[in-house]
Amino acid sequence: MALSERRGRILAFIVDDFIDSATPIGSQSLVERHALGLSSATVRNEMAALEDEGLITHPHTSAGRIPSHRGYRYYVSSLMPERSLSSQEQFTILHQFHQASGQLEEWVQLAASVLANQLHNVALVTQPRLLEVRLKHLQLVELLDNRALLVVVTTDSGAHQRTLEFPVTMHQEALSRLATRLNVEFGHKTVAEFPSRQGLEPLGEAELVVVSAVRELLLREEQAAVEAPIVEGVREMLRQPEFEHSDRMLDTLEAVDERRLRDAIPSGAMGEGDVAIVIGDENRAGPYQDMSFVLARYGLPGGASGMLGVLGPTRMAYGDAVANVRYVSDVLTELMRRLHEGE
Amino acid sequence: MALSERRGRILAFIVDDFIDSATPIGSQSLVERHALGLSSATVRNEMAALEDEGLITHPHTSAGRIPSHRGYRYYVSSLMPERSLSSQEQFTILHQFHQASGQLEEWVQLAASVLANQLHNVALVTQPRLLEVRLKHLQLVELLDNRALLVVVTTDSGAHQRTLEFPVTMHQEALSRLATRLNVEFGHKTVAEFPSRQGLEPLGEAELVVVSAVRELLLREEQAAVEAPIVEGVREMLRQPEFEHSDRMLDTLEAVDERRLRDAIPSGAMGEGDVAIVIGDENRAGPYQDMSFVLARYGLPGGASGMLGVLGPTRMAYGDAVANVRYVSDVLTELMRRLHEGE
DNA sequence: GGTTAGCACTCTCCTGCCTTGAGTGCTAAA
DNA sequence: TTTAGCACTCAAGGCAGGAGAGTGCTAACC
Repeated sequence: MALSERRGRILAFIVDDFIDSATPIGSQSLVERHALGLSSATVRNEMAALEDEGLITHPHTSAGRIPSHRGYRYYVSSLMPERSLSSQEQFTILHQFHQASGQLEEWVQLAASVLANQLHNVALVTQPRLLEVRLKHLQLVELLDNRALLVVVTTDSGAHQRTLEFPVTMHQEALSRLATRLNVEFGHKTVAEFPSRQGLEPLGEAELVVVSAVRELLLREEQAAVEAPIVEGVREMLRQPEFEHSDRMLDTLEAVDERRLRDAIPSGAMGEGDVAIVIGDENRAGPYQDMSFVLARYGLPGGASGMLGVLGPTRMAYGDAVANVRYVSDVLTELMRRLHEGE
Repeated sequence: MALSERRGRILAFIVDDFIDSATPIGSQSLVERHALGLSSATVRNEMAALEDEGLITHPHTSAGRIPSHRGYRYYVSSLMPERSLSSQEQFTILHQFHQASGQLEEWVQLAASVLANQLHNVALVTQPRLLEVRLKHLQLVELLDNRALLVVVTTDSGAHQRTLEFPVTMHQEALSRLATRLNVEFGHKTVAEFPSRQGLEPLGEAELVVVSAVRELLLREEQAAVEAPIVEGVREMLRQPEFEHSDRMLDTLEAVDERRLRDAIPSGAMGEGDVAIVIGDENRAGPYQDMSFVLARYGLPGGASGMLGVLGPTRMAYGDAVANVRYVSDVLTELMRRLHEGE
């Protein structure tokens, strides 16, 4: 289904106007605001046709038109002007990253704040992850009696800790020796390469305690590939008129809970390289039926990578969203590349 | 100012009824609901007196009475029946802790969930902290070129990490030797005991990089004594009628932001051992003028300790709140004691 | 003198009614 | 094919009236 040029232009105006006014758009106001060279009656005819195609609807008989989900989809796919950030905008964003320290976690957090501020919607960013996590180093520190702190450093440069309990008391010296031994044996292995249960049998009890804890930590780390995202800007979004009613607000608040989002982010939709847009009922999960995601991957091909984007009502400035998400994703990727290649 | 027994009883009924109905209480409905042995007219007289004392107010001439902040304060200090949890309630809570793993962080998170669920208000819990943090162990792991990962283990059993950059490339062997040396020299010291700038001069450049990073991490850890609390149950609270209007809801959402709460929690009010209650305008900070805190410390005397409690509208079931906060705090303290003494 | 019945009064909330204004769909003429 | 004109629809806002809950005051009661 392709629209005539004129009909498309009218749809685009409706979408644009609705995005910034949040009120249904009438034929009259449309011709007043844009020099269309047409009368309102003609526009009305075109609107009726657009409605037949299922691209716009009425809230009620005597109201203006609002885009349907399919209307947004058509707009986004065929009508929306390509927009990239002005150099002024780019500079403002870059500046913030240069102000920050060189820690990766901070950049990621910052990316979320930047997106939320720019787009007045909820920003979502996951920490970068490797698909395959290797043990880099483990260490044991004596605590009290028969307990010790296990610190595991993984190839995605994260340190993870856990308290262990041994059957007998182990002093620091014994712990260090044990750690050294295990580092030699298991260093640089992925979980998949860990020996199976039988392979572990020759080990002593203390070793077993440590190895199974390490295994668990690595496993959790790998599975956390789709980690609960950082969520920023909820209040920004809720200020928008679609959330004016307090029950809608409460439902939405539930929908933007980190733990719920982790499973709901439509990562399947994300093709390589470009920005994915998921609109309204294209979302499978219920609470997001009236919201849209604009998402991109960032990070190094083959290396650590994560996801970032925005979530907002279907009435979202898609053009701005795409431009900002793309730019911030590029910035993050570039920063990681430099970090990886050592400047 | 002390009230006559009868007047006090009437105030208590008003507070109780208002807490569970959230609507102004009239003289009529009061005598109907409680066998007072008085007519509504008499109650009206007493109400007028209570209003003169500033303990209750009118929203408007022809409405029932609601407690003022001072009224709540009087109720809490002089009228509220002492209540502790039934063994059924205690069991339900204990059970959840026994289900959880033995990790301290998890207990703390669990305490927040339990409080939020029990009280339908926002639960606040800070991680336990030592006032004095000592370096337990440090470790250096090679990353790329001249960068390494520093892992610092502190006496509050936390591992902290940070990426370092050295002026020259250091391989794992050199890093390990450096770590061993610094462990000997700085192990078991607090930040305060670190040598001053002059004392560090004899050290090489690489040492300096590490030591100053360690110093910073320890310092941050100590200052984080009043850490941003875990916040749970925001949605539970917002369901209550006082937040029905969306702008009140938005303001409140801002008020329960972790970063804002960190500075706003009235830790001064917390005496040793018991539960502190801060009501309405007793809060200094603006956004909490219509809310109350019920807070307690938990943890070991002289050892690590934290804070936990609830935040809700001034119309809060104070009796339940106090009982639950006290109980959960005792449970956490006991768990930590066992952890510390090794079961 | 405290307690109570009675009564006038107040104020919110709900309901129904009307008006206004923005917008539509259809028809017939340009 | 476009446009002017017109009848029609519907949400939203304003207004009046009644119901209901509650108050404060006064005068009688025990």
